[in-house]
Parts: sequence; structure tokens; C-alpha cells
Amino acid sequence: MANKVTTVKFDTLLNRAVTEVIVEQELVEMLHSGRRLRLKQGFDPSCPDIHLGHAVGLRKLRQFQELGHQVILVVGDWTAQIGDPSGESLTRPMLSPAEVKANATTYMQQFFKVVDREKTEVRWQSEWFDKFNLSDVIRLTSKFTVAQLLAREDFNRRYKTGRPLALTELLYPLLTAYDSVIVEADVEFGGIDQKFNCLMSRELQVMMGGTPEQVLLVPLLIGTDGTHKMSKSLDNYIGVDEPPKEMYGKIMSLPDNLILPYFELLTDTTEAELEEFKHKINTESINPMLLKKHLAREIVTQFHHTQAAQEAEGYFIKVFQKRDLPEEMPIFPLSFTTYRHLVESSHSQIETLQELFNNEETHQLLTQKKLFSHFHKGEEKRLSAKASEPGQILVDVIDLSLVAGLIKSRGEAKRLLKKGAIEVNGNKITETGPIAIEDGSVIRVGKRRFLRLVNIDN
RNA sequence: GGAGGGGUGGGUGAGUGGUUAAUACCAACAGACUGUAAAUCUGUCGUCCGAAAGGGCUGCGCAGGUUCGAAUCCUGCCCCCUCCA
Repeated sequence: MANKVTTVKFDTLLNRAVTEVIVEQELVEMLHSGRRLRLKQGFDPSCPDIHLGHAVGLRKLRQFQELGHQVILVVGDWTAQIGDPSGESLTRPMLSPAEVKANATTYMQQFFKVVDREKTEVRWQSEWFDKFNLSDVIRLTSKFTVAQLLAREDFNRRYKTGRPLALTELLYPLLTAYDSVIVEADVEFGGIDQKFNCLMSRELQVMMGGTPEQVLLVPLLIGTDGTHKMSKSLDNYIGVDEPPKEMYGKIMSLPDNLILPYFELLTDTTEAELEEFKHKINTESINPMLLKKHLAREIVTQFHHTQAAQEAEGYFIKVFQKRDLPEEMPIFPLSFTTYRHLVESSHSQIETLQELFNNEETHQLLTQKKLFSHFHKGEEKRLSAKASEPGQILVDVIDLSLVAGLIKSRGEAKRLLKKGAIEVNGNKITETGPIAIEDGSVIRVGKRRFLRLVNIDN
């Protein structure tokens, strides 16, 4: 346990991927005491997805666990109803208990990809807040002043700039502070943006006759846009639950200047290696792309496994660097026979179609219906099935792409067409109109959108 | 209770009766380039018809109204902010 641990280890523990420790000296003493510490980590179940930004703190938790300490995961099923004030979205719908529960399950499944389940205790706010009555609320709120709460930077900014600030939002820090009191937290973990809340916890703990928790704040991770902190609302995040290929690709799309911070905050790369990477980048003695691939492998391995990382890399090289087709892609199933039949007899009924495709998935069924109804609209749109070779059908690729959801609108399709962004079996398409398609033909839009047509008659 | 300000496309935010499908920026998408889904450059960015020129439709909190014509004016409603009490 803690007594075996050297000061050198503490140094990394308290410095790498850490912005601030309050109060560092006290935390060091605690760590040396040999006591099993209670590490509090809260989460808001209205937003159950964990991304790499969260992972920075969770990795830190994990490191503490490896020294034998205990994590207390507090499920904010009450604070979820208020909404995290930093989100600035007032109109967050209140979640039903069932939704909260479902979200919590999702969250934990991701949470335990990083944190050791064995050394984690899960507590729900409702354990204590369900019993709260008005006098409890008054007792709690009377301990703080408005000025104190407005000291929080984002409250203050919103107040000053005339943006909405709900009364309940001011309650948020008080409730999370109360959590700390109940779970008897020794150390609270959070991003630097949680600093205010954590400090409130300390104050309240003292007011209620306890010892103030120590606070360990980790830096905010910059998102894929390269400027803002990673967050779901900005859609610049990489989820820990994303498929390997997606995760790998998103990391490759990071601006090059994020390579080092990501290595530092999200991997176990040694300090020496970090220095080496830094040197190589500064002297331009390595193509940043290679380092980024290394980073992507590391991270995908961490959240999936080595093989997945290799496959993702293979995919990346094949599809994006070489611009080949991927081995697997979405499939558009279509009965060629039926297709011909319907195209030839323009008066076929949609109902007939429904019957024909009854065994297909609903979604596909719908899209196929649309495809055919489109052809039925105008005479000139009718295609001559006879003109095509056996084993082929004539299809307007644009229509097909629209139906399949590959392209959003006809307008977009036209624009893409003009730029040569659409290809079929490797040949660029430059105008609308029917094209001979066979079983297994591939439609590609841009670099990333693919569709393989499959004849279900075979 | 009183006085005033405001709600615009995914986001920020211009626009106060026609030249506005709506400035700008961001995001997004595509193309070129590239050993990166980096960077850079170029273009696109409501939707439908059309090869195109062009033409429909929908659209500026919600519902009505005035007008040849409304994001812009009027009425009611909903929501937000500020000050006074």
C-alpha cells in the first residue's frame, strides 16, 4: 500500500496531468499516512457519455486506486434535474427515474473501462436528497450568500452579460458540496472547471464539523477542433465508447499541435519519451503524422485492445491514405427482379412492394419504397430495365444515394456531382441519369461515405 | 406592480417595409495539395423542379392582422434580460 510508494511516484501522481492540488501538502501527508483514502468523483446522469476529456481525470483516479485507495462514484440523480450550470442550457428536460437509471448504467459501463470496479463504491444522491425537506433546504442554503455564489466565474459572467441564470443553478454547488459531506470524501477529483464546486465542498464540510477534502484538479483537454475544451455540446469530442476506426480517425484529425498534450494527458508514455517526441517535433525530424498514428494506436488500445488498434490503423491507411475501398461498408439490399418488374410496370402499387419486402428490416423497407415511388413519379424518369444486361439494373445513383441517406438533398447531390465527389466502382459520376449497376457495386461519396449494393435475389 | 430591452438559419450575431434564402464569423461538407480525417488553398452550405438560364415552396419565438410587398409595421400570446418597487 501507500507506505511502499516512493516520493518519485507521488511526484508523477500529483504533477503529470494535474493542474492544481488543494492543499498539496495536506494531500501528500494523507498519502503518506497509509490510510485508505476516499476519492470522490461525481457525475451527472443527464449526460452519460464519457469522452477523452473525462478520461484524463478518470485515469488519475485509477492511479490512486493502484495505490489502494477507494473511489466513491456519486451519481447525481438530483443535480441532473438542475443541469450542470456550465452547460448554460436552461431548458434541460427533467429526467424520469428510469432514464436516470439507464443513463447511469451506460455511464458506469464506460467508467469502468478506466476505473477499477473492485475499488469503487457507487452512491446515489437520492439516498440522502430524497429525504430532504424544505427546512433542510433552508438550512443548507442559509450557509451561503449570493455574493459567494456569484464569485463563480461562469455565474458571474452570465449574470453580468444579462444571460439567464436560474435560481436552481445556484443550488448546484451546494448540493454537490453536501454530497462530499455525506460520503466523507478525503479527496475530490474534477476538471479545473469544477474548482469552484470543490471549494464549496470544503467550506461546507468544515461548517458541518468535518475535515475539508483535498481537491485534485486536472486540466481540460482540448477537443478535435483544436481550440475549445472537449465537450459533447461542441461536438468536438472523442467518446471512449466509439468504435476503434472512428476513434482512430478522430485522433488522426487532431491538429498536430495537440499530439504532445494528448500523449501527456492520456497515455502512460514515459517522461523521457515525451521529451524525445517533443524534440523530434521541434526539430522536424519526424513527420507528425507518424507520431499521431502512434498516439491513435495507444489510445485505441487503451479503450479497446491491441488488435482493434491495428485494424483501425489498417483501415485508415487503406481508406484515407491510399483512398482504397474499405472491406466492410453499409449495404443497400435490393431485389433486382422486383426492381425490374416495378420499373417496367409504372403502375405497380406500393402495397405490393410492402408485401415483397416484408422480410426486410423496416428501415430498408421504407427506403426501398421511396426509391420506387420516386421512379413512378414521372414518365421520363422511368428506366428501361430491358436495356440492361442480365445481372445488372439501371439505377440513378443520385436517387439511390438519397434514399439510402448517403446524401441529404438533391441540391447537395448536384453540388457534389459537379465537384466529382461521387463515384461508382471507382469511376467518377458527373451527371445524373441511370447507370448500370450490378451486385456488389460500390457508391462512394467524398472520402468517408460508402454504400454497397447487394442483390438479395442471389 | 411600473419602466425599458430582447427572442434571426447547427452556433455566435448583422439586418427595422421591397435590391434578403437573409451580412459576417465559427462549425460542417466537398475539391486541390499532402507520407495525417493536420496545416494550407478553393468552393459549397433551406428545399424542390430544371442540363442551364431560371422558376416554385418553406423560412427570422407562436398565432393573427395591415400592405401590391413584412424578419422588418400592428394586435394578442409565450419566453428571456435590466432597472425601480
